[in-house]
Amino acid sequence: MPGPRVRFAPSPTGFFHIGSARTALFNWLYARHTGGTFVLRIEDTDQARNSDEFLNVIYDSLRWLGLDWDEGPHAGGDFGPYRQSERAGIYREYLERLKAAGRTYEKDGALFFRISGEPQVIDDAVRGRVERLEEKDFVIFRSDGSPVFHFVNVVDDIAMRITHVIRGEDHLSNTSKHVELFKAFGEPLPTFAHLPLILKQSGPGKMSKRDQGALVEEYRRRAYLPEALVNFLCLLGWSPKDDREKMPMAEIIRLFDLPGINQSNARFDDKKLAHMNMVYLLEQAPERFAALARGFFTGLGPADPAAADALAASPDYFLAVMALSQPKVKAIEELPAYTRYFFTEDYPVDPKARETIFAKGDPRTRLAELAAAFSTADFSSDATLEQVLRDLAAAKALKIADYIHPGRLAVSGTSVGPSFFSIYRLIGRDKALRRIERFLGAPDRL
RNA sequence: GCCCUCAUCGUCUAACGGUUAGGACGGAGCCCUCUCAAGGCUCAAAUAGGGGUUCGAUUCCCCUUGAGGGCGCCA
Repeated sequence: MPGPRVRFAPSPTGFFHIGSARTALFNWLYARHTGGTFVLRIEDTDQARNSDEFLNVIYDSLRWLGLDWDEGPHAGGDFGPYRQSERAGIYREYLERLKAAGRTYEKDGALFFRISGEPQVIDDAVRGRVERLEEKDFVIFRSDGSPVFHFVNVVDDIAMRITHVIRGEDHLSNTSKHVELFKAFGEPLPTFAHLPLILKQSGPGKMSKRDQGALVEEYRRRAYLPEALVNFLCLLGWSPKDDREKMPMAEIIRLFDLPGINQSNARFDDKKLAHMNMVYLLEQAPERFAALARGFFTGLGPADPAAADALAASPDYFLAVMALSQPKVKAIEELPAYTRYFFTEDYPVDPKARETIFAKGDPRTRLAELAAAFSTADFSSDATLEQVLRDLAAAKALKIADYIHPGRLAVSGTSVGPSFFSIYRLIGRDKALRRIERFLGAPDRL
């Protein structure tokens, strides 16, 4: 495949970090924009800190985000193997080239690279000309014989014909080491593009894996939409240069380019992410919304009667409840609490809501009237229920709101929720009347 | 400490050297309305400071300050 070759080179030493995801994303975007090749390479030279579990987290997270790789583990390619732990022979070959050039020496059992002493200059695609003098020789093979990051990173970029190195700014200062190595090998420099860092939400420093919201896994667990997370991540360090924020991926791919990347670090903002996610959630087909929600109910475990009943409910009923809630909630994770009363009689009554209702006058007479009117009403549609209530309110010279507010409290225990009529329709006549009766019998206890 | 990078509302960002410095999140208020969301309207909110260059600087240059990163036999 012609065109640029970029790579994402994670180290499986922890969970998948949001900053890593953004680096992977920008590499992927550049490959897709240019018709180039996106290579996944696993940098697992530090045996002590690696595990297959972490490896699978990387694969799963990339797939979940939709960042498919053209070459790498599972995908194959002409420049494998793609795990550095399997490339020892290649590193030995390249080491010989350095030895032959007289650029190495041994000290304390480790192999050192002899620097040139000259300042190294790169023409960074986002930062422009950057010059830095590497001042000390550095280790390229440990005393146990294993190669070090700087060495394998450069060797693999050469061997895999990487044309553009797109990575975080935390590598900018290391680049002088890398340029030294490229030159020592007699190889041309790739184009470097150093991305601004993602800073932690509050407090000093860049986002680290211990920070709240730093792991991609967390958003998957919380049933965020991957396309929302990806869209949000695109906007951390890049923009279309106009007012658009929510954009289809195809459009982002079309517009994305290296010169459009910002130079300054970006602070992570979970509120804005949550908003982006909500905007995406709102436009999902009810079936997909319900499917996401269903997984979240499962996650609650069987100990919760509401969750158990939700799972036991007919698919149609569950879908209907979720469809009603979709325009109302900001996140999937709110759903179990938000819809609890649809699935169990064991739901809490908000004391503040009850207080507000009673402060406006004892609602018991109205509730009794509502129950009487609804005892013969047609529960098959919102409209028929609404007509019955309007007739009742007109007959009593009251507003429908005078019935709706206590009526909602009686069957749901809360003052917030979907349309009153939809709630009654879905709960059904029998349960609704029973709940009103129960409320009338013990309004203080409930 | 040395080196590298960066600097527009609280946050993410837009603005050929000439704009009432725009949008979004968040905040406040109003409207809509059966509540809550969503939506609509409105408000508060920024060019870090100081020097230059220029008729004119958010924009170009320098200094200061601030922020971030790197200086591992981690990646």
